[in-house]
Amino acid sequence: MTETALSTAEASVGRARGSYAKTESRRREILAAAIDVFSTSGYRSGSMQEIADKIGITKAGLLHHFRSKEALLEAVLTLRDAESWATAGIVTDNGRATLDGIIRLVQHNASVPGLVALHAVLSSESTDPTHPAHAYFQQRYNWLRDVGFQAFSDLQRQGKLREGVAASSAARQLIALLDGLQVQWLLDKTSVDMTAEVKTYLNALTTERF
Amino acid sequence: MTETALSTAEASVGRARGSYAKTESRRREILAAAIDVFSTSGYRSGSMQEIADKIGITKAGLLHHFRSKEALLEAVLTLRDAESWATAGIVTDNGRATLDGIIRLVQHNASVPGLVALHAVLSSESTDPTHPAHAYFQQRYNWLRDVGFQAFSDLQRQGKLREGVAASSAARQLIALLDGLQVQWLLDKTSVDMTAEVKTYLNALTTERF
DNA sequence: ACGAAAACCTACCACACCGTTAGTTTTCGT
DNA sequence: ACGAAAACTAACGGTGTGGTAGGTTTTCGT
Repeated sequence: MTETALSTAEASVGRARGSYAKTESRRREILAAAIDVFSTSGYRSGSMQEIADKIGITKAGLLHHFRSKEALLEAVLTLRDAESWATAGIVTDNGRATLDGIIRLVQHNASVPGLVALHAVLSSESTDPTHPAHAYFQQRYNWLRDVGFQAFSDLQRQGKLREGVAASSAARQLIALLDGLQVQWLLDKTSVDMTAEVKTYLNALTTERF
Repeated sequence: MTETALSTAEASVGRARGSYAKTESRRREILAAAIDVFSTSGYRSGSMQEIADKIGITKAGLLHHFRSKEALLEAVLTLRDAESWATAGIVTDNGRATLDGIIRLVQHNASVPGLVALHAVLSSESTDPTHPAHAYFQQRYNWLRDVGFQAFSDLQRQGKLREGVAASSAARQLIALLDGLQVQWLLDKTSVDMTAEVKTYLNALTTERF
């Protein structure tokens, strides 16, 4: 039996057990190519072949690093999440800081249309319950609404929310606004200044100045 | 493979010259199935075979009614447009009426998740410049922004827009809000009341009561 | 009731898809 | 410098794709 009978939790997300020096950089290369392809063609229409071609390896070579297309998608989503939270710097106990972080994220997004397209395409594609990322995006939006709610609640506690504005509603609307602006922006970069629009919105329903 | 722009529809959307009694109903049947498939799988991943199966005919039989997948997409988009404007009842010379029409449309949309999904999936999919519906959606959003702008401008002329609110900005934001709410709603129908959210937004930046 | 056109169907084409198998080359700890 | 594992490649299997070719059935004006 070639089994090592080692059922440790090491199986987490396709990470190989032992690897060489260039392994990490290759994986990053693959992820970058995958983001490129998934963001223009979506997950379902994007092909492993195209991703492999983009970095000059074989489809089989690609599948050596990621066991399946689905595993690759998972890695892409995880990576993007980590990067987003890093540039946003979410702080749950300070509403103003959280909203500033979101503005910073929007501003940053304007320089990486590929990542924006990735989110726009995947989030709507995952609307289908059979999509591999369906549960992921459900969770994500739940979490996002909660973060927004806490941020606006914090402002409300300080009397900085205008009258008649509910924190939960503001959270849902802000997230919707972000997503919707992205589509218009992706279709025509000159049609919308995402950052300006978000600031205008926040200025309209708080007494703060963003 | 090579995805070109939608043809400029010379022969009024693939309509056959002579036809029998059941032809029209068959075409409607096909369009309904196509909407069903495109809205859950998108245009690129949705297949002619699945559409044909759904109404119990052959792929070749389907292609007899619509010369290509692209022609079918064009017909679907045209149909959906017509229906939307019908239920919204856009009137360009009355801002309040236009916004009421939009609210009516949002309310109606909540009863046809398939059509909502169709728009959400296709609009973000068409973000890719090589997508057959790319130009269509670019035009559509331009037109939409203009309709919104005129509506808010009309209100502004009557002093019904709150101070500091620009008509053009309000238009962009309202459209973004509509699109964004749809994604959240499609992922979890209980997470968002689209109509209520739109009304809240409109109440916040006008002195009208929606 | 005839016949032309519409409405289908079966069979096929050339290609693309994801993933596997079995082998070869490269890395690198020992 | 040996050898085991990682990092690949070439080839292929099985399925699905949009679209075509050519035949058969159904419709329906005349």
